[in-house]
Amino acid sequence: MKELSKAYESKDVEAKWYQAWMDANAFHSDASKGGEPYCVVIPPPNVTGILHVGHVLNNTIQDILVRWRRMQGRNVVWMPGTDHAGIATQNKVEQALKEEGKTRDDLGRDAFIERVWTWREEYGGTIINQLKRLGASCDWERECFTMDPGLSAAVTDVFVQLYEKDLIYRGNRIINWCPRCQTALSDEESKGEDRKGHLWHIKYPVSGGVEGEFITVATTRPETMLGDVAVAMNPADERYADLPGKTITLPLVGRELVVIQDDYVDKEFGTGLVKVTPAHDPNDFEMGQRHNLESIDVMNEDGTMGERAGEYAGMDRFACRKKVVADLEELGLLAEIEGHSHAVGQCYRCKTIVEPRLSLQWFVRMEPLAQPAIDCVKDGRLNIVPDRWSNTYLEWMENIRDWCISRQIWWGHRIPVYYCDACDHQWAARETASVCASCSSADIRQDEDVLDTWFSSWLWPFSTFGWPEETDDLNFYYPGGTLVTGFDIIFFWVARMVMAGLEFRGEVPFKDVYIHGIVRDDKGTKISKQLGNFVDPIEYMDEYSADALRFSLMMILALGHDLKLPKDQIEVGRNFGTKLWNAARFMQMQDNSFVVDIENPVFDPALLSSEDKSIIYEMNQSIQACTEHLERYRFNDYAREVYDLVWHRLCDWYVEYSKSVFYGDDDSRKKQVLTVMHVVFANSLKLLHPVMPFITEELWQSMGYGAEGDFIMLERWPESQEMTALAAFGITEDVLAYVQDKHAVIRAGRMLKADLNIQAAKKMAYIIKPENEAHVSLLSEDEPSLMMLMRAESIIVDPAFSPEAAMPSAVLRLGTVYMPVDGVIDVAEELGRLTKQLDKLSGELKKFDGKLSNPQFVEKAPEEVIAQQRERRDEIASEAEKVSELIKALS
RNA sequence: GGGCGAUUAGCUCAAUUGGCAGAGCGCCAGCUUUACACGCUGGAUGUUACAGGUUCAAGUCCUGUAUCGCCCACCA
Repeated sequence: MKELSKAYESKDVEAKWYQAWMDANAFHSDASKGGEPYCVVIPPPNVTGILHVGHVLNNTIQDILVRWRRMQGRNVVWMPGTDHAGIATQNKVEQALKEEGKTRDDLGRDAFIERVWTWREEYGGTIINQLKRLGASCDWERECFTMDPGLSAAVTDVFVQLYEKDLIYRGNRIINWCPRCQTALSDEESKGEDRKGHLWHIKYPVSGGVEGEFITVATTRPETMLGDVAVAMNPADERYADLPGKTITLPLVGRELVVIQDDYVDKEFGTGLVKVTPAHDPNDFEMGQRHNLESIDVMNEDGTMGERAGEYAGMDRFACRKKVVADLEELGLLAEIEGHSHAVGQCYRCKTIVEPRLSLQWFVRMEPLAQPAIDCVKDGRLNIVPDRWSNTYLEWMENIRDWCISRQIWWGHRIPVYYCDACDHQWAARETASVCASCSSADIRQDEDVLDTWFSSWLWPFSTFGWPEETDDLNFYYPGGTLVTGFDIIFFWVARMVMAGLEFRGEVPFKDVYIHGIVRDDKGTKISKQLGNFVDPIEYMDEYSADALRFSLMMILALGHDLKLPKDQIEVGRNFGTKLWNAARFMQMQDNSFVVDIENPVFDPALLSSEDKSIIYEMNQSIQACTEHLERYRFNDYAREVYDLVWHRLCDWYVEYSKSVFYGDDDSRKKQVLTVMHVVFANSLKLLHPVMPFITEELWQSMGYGAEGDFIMLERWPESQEMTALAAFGITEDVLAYVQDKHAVIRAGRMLKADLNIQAAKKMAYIIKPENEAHVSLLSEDEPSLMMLMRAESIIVDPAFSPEAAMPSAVLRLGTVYMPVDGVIDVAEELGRLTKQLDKLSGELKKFDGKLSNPQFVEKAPEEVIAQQRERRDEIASEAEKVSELIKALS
């Protein structure tokens, strides 16, 4: 046994054990060892990222699952890695360049990409090191990066496969365009945010009609009118029956607009007329397709107005909006300005307002991929926890839209499509092409765009194991066990991984998806750097320890809910660590050379006291409960269970009880109690290891529970035993009931002192009148521990004691414990207290009597409920009777 | 507009199948008890958001209302 210092120094200890685990290769997984696989793939953090509390939550959960399953003997792999995060990373590097006064164009494509790689070498390891600080037991030998050659090959392979199946196509569509990042975004990457805006009603002159005739259209984006090509009406709208055939003049531009009739137009909304701008609105684009209209793009890639905007060319889009409105007003063509609140798309990377814009992009046809992904949730092959997220998932799948996968940036997987300028051939290829696949001309060029970052992430569960090669790892570990993630990336990532898994592996990528909430600050606001409420978890780990942070988070992690993390919550974990530490020190102080074989402890039924039996039983119950809670992803219940076992059952009761043995002189009992305590403590450490890996390892080693060089992290998870097995040690329902009773007696004794304002330390005489005859001799035998725990001067166990006769020199608590207090008590005060107690009891009794005399209750309630209620009623009645007799005796 | 979640002690949250409403923090009183004051012992605190309903029995199930939060959506 290694003697423990007085205080626990978490920082050194945590670093020491992490290094020791790494040195021993303890996180490494090996498919060839067989067994039952359990695979978790990390949601790869952005390579640019730094650790925030959300990562801590996410990775603590994964680490708990992984460590627990590993202890259960599963062949566990936790696959780590980072994501190249196309737009985010490119933005970061461009930012750095900007400080040097350069742009990416100054460098050119190749040099820029080179620069990003250099940047990644320098800063890319930050978050990985932070995860290690947290204790994540990933198999770091396998660490992947989405731009690794292997993973890139998987991306290309998937692209080519889908291309050849015609599930990938290139087309002109309205997409979300970020003018700042200057790239297309997928629908998911444009986050709608309600903004207070305006609805401008604009008068368009009708030519060929009466002089001064106008129609009115409404728009939230007046600048797009510069690209109008038509006005649309509902064919059934009689108000405008004579409009078709007439031409309309577009103000400011002078272009003639045709009138089209389309069912899309809602007669009831606005004026019933819609301006049609096919190049800048998805619905208008659809109408444009149906009616063969030209699309006039009036904007540039950077959000300024383009040359087709005529005199407005070069203006910023929002400046142009103001100018257009002002110009219209001057012409008297502004009919009305209405306040209007509507969702405006924002770039999820930089919050810039995105511009719906006609653009030539690559898309994945999603519908064929979605159906199997719907089926697997409906038939239970994929289990989403908590289940309500299934609805969100299915809703999205069932209304799926094609995925825009091309990005106009440089950092990422370049689209493996080639164009031949000689023969116009277009093809996709796995290998970099140098000549045309059709005419062998060397006059070819590769598509300039790169793929959406998520196009590599959706392959993560199998690309990381070497796919498209059929590796042993892949065959053994796929499909994974649990995917742990926040709800914010269900669409981005989870849904798409399921689709890819089913499409390319024919199997779901994981069996369970555990969706956790997000961490908010103490005001309930989502934590983010932009909001300035970012707290650095590393600071928390430095101040309180990684274990404390992990444990505290789990204590408040209700299934699938958001959680708030105030600073004093973390103290709960820190305090718990200290409690553990001191419990260990207590044992060492009794005997610092005592070694127990934890797996095969010597329990002699003849030597075990009822307290010993009770704590063994409670440990056993906790083992079962913890296992069940983890199986059901009830992390807060799991954490609370160990907390209660260690703090309240082991420390508050058993350790306090043990002092009556240790301070005595029965050596065989001392040995037995110390054995029990070590066994309970060691098993508690095991139960706790998944959530508090460091301190449990330190204590496990210091206490000498394992053989030299053995880690608790590789120990076997404890298994609970049936009651019948426990009976071999004399652990029976009767014993457990007795200990409950005994503890009630002790509490009653303490309450007596507190109520009578007697100092807790003052030793008093007690009389115990057991209700249960069988407990008379047991209580007598337990006198030493009762004396200690009640701080008694003397204890008399007397089933025949008559409190009524002894009054007014004795008082009672809970009907069983009496204290002779000759001349000490204030009779009036005691009477008042007893009367109050009686009132409360009679009130309760009335409630129970009412219930029990209700014929419908007696008729319809299940028997065990009635019996239970009746028992409870009788308890209250007998207590009330005793109290009332005492009142009589006192008065 | 559609959907989801929340509303329980001063605060943060539990409560399995409907069956005695709990914990931590905070608060109050006491304690240098030979593991721990990051501790020990005891205590106070509830119209379970509101209004109905179902039931012998509702925090829990149903209907509606309010407030807050989130997600989705092409009403210009």
